[in-house]
Amino acid sequence: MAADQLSRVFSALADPTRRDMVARLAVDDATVNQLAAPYDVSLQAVSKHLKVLEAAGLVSRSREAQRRPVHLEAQVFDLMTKWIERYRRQAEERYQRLDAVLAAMTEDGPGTTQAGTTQAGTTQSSSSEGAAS
Amino acid sequence: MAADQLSRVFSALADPTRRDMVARLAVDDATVNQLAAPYDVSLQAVSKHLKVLEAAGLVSRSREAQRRPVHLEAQVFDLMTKWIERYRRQAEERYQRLDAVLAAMTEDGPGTTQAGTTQAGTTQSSSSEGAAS
DNA sequence: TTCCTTGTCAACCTTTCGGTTGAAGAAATC
DNA sequence: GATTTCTTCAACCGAAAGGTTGACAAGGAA
Repeated sequence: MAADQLSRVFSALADPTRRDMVARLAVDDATVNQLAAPYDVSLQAVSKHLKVLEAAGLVSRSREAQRRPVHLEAQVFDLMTKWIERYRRQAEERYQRLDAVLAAMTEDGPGTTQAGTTQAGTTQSSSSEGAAS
Repeated sequence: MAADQLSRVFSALADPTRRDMVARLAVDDATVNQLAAPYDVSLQAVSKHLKVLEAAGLVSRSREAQRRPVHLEAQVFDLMTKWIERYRRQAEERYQRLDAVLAAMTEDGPGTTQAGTTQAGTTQSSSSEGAAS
C-alpha cells in the first residue's frame, strides 16, 4: 500500500488516532509528548504515527532544543479535496443526466429513448487515476 | 483498523486500485467483470475490493440475472469533505491569526505582543474527533 | 438435463500495520 | 562529567490487508 502521495494521505487518515492528532494540531503546534498525552499508548507508538503523517506530507517537524514540534501542513488537504470533488461532481452530473432521461421518457412516452441510461456496457475505461479535467 | 465509517472510507480509498474503480464507476455503473478487466488480478481479488468499498458505503450493489451491477454512492464523499474542510479552515484561520500577530509586532514594535503565537503549551485538547462546529 | 457465465466463499500465504519493550541519540541542566 | 528530558531506532509480535487457487452457488442458454 501507499505508492503515491494520495495513497499515503488517505492511508494516514484511515487511522482514528492519527485523525485525532490532526484535529489536535489544527488548534496549535505540539510536541510528541503533548500529542501522546491523551492516548494510553507508548511514546514510540506516537512517534511512529507521526512518521506516517510526515511521510504523507500532512505534518512537518522543526527542532527546538530536544523537542521536535509538529506542525500541520494543511495544503495537502487540497490534494484530497480535488480528488474527491472531481468524482463527486461527475457522479452528480450523471445523476442529473439520468433524471433528464427519465423526464424525457415520461414526456415522450416510453420506447423513444435509446441507449446510455445505465449499464451502457461499452467499457471504454481503463486506468482513470490521472485523467479527466 | 476501520472502526467507524470515516475510517472505513479513508481506508478504502487508500488503495490505488479501489480509487481507480471509483473513478470508473463515476462514469457509469459496471459489473464485476467489467471492473476487473483493466487489472491483471483475479476476479476474486476484485470481488474483495468491492466488498471493502461496499462496507465503506462508497458503492451499492443490485441484482440483474447473474450479474451484480455496482453503483457509486457519492453522498459518502460529503462525510470526508466535511471532515477535511473543518480542519483545513481551522488551520487557515490559525495561520491568519499568526499573520495578524506578526503585523501587530512590526506595527507596535517588538515586545508588546503577549503569548499565544505558537507553542501555547496549554494542552487543553483530548479526543477531538467529534467536537467543534 | 447439461453446460456456460457470473460471481462469491473458504482456505491459505506473504507483507504491512500498529503495538510492545529495550537501547540509544541529542540537548539542556546539575 | 553525570544526569535528566525528549525523542527516535531496532527487534519482535499478533492481527489485518491483499493476493492466490479451488470449490460452488445462481441463473440463463443449448
